Amino acid sequence: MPESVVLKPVEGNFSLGDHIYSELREALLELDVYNRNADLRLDERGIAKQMGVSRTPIREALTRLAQEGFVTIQARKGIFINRKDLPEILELVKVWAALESMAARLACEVASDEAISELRMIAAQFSKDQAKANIDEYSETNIDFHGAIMRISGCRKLQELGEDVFAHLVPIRRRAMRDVDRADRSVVDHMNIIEAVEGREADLADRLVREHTFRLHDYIASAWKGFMELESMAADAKA
Amino acid sequence: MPESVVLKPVEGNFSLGDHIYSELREALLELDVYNRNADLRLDERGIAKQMGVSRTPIREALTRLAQEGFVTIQARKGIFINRKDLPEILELVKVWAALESMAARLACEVASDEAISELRMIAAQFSKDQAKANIDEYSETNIDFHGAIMRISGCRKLQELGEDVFAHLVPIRRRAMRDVDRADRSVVDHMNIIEAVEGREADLADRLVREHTFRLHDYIASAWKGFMELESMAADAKA
DNA sequence: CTCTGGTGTGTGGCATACCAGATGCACAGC
DNA sequence: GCTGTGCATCTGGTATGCCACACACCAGAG
Repeated sequence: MPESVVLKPVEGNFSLGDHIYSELREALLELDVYNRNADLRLDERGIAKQMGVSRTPIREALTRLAQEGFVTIQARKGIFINRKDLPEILELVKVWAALESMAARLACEVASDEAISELRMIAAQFSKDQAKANIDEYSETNIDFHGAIMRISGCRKLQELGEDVFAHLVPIRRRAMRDVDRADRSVVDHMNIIEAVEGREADLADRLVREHTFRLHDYIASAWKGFMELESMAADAKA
Repeated sequence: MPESVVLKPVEGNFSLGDHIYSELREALLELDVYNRNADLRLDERGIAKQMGVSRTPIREALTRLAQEGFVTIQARKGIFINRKDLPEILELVKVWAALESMAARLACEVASDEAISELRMIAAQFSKDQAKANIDEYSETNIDFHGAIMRISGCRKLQELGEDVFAHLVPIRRRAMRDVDRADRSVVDHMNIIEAVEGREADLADRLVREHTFRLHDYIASAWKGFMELESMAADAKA
């Protein structure tokens, strides 16, 4: 074989099931589940026809989504998108706090100086005022920051589980981040966390991350009703 | 309808898929994956014939098991039981530590006095010496203890995730628990944890649980090679 | 003997047909 | 008008058959 011709190996997973899974998953996250007008029902046959495939791969994807808790499959009744209530969401935030605070702790022990400086670069993109002004952009940076902590912890399972939990919080987060007043507090928190990690102060980093996440927890708890009312109004406006 | 006749509603999930899922899952946990003689391959058609059903529900169950990380499905190649390596197992233990230490923290805040006294009852079943003598029974009690902490944290997600993580550690735990020298340390740890929870000292309980779990972590790390050699010898003896 | 291409068999992926429980509605009986 | 019975229909669950790819094996060319 001539060495000049180098072909990249074909990507492994081309199965329809996999593709439909990620497609549906993304669609579900995009969908505003908490909009009371949203259609919470999924139709296997409908999706199959719409995507031009048979029910089989659709069912495979839905089975996986059901196991992840995004939908509930009821035999001979229907498939319904799960709309999480406040207590459940608060639990997810607690789990997230558990995972990320452990990640911060581990990061203090194992992260390289380069990795930590990367953290600082991410957080340095926004000052308090800039974060307020560009709340949407800051939101992205915020995600990156938390993702970075998970990553530099060096613990893949922690990272994966964190992402899974986070996925369920995406629709909530979309709302919580609108509150500009929380942005500056967030910037300060992040800076403190970075310094703790830089100083390899595991206990401190653990605590700061936990408290930071619990601030989100308490905020959601207090603002929840507002979220719902907002949605109702939006729904009414549409109708 | 006469009120005297009260019939309990029929249990919801009778699908073959669900049944096969739990059946297979249990079988996988029972199976000693780290026995190098163990057959790591699963055959859809074989299982189907063996259980007297078609491939469809088998495939559904396997899909779920694959998502949980118990097996890997490779298109047109086969379905293989995942044999986790040391780093992966240590990561799982870290995740477990994260979840359970958070559970202990929450327990300090929300657990009723009755719930906590239940904790003490579980732990009181064995003294140091008794634990050593009846290592297998103590192992069960040990599981109960950790399960109880998760439960009285009042956070279902934490509990569910913890159980999932724990499931992957079952085969490992079977080995780690054989070490009687660890039993008395475990008994002491548990007592300290209980006292911290009773005293509602969240930070302390958090730390004690974390350190307790990390002792398991370090023990596995150091004893891993021994585990494997033990298995090899057992395998040789069989052959 | 070595290498190459063909071929048979095994395996998971997918499409399809059918099943039975769930549901909603119309209509008969009161 | 109200009730409840029966039927048409919808929905997820299961069985089956075929397909394409992976792989081991074999035969023939060199």
